[in-house]
Amino acid sequence: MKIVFAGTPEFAVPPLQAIKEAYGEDLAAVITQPDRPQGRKGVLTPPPVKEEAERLGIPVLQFARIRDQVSELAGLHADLMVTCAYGQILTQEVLDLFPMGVWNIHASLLPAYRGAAPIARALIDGERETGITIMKTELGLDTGDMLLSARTPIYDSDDCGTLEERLSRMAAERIVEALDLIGQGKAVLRKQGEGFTCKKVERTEVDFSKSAREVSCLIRGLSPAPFAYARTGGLTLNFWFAEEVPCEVDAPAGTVIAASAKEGLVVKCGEGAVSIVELQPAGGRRMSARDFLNGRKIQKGVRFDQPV
RNA sequence: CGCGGGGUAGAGCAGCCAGGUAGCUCGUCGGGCUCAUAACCCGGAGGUCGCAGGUCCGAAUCCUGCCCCCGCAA
Repeated sequence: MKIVFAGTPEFAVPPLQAIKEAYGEDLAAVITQPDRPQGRKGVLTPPPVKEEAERLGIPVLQFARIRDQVSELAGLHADLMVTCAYGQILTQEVLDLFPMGVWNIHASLLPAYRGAAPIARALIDGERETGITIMKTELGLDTGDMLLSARTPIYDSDDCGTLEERLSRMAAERIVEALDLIGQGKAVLRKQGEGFTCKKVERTEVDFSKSAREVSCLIRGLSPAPFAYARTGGLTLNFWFAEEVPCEVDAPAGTVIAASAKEGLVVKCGEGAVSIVELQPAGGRRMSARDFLNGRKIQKGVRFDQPV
């Protein structure tokens, strides 16, 4: 069974490794997005999947538009393709190239959270559980029939980074299982029910008039990028992690109601309050609230701006 | 030449504009108080102020060059 893997970000690396380990030389090629300029200096940077594929000695193909490369793909004579956060939409022509099908790993319990940022969205929405689904790729966005899935609780200690890592490891285990089933002709598919699609996430200014739960979920869902942030005076803070805390103080939402080593950095919300655990001031490094408070950049009583 | 912040004790910061014996909070070490403590009190250690030049009687502070870190935007 000759396999092609298409993926791009860090999330796709463990699945790639797992397939390589289980199928060895059968993994014939890796397709990934072109190198892109990254960071302040615009340095051309290869995607994580490319780096790992090269390390594993697998040929790498980078297409600006995969749909324009049908003949080259046909030349691979592969039986099956696995996609995992590849980043480009496939066409029917591409799908038809693989006799044993194209299979996608999606980081949600389909049919919920189809689309762009399922992990961050589940977190932001305050979901208590999520997972990964392996499904047959068809033209609709993440609508194909499902082969198998795996679920995990979302903990209050999770942020998008930790959750993504966990889901990625689950995906790595399950994709091998899925490929075995497919190879043995034992794949049994289930149709998806009514679901919904989520949009990609953006950097968001925290609206502290929402509940503490909503605020902490937003912060965790957008960490470690693109971040929820807040401003006061000339200060802009990116929040890495926050947790809900009990609150008996009455103050306008957005007010810093505690700023000490003992109590931490606590901000009043519309309902309840959140304790900022880790943050990063603009221009500075990521640090604990305790370190931040030692520098006395903020005092009890100041109030964060309201988003417009 | 996209915009901007910054490199001062183990950590987070002030001091720099108006040069003159380096300060704050935390941590750390020692002692005390306490039934006890992450609480409190007393005391100590710890810094060639990113690097290299320059100006000056004297530079963390002014000038020049270089290195590194970071936020936004792409």
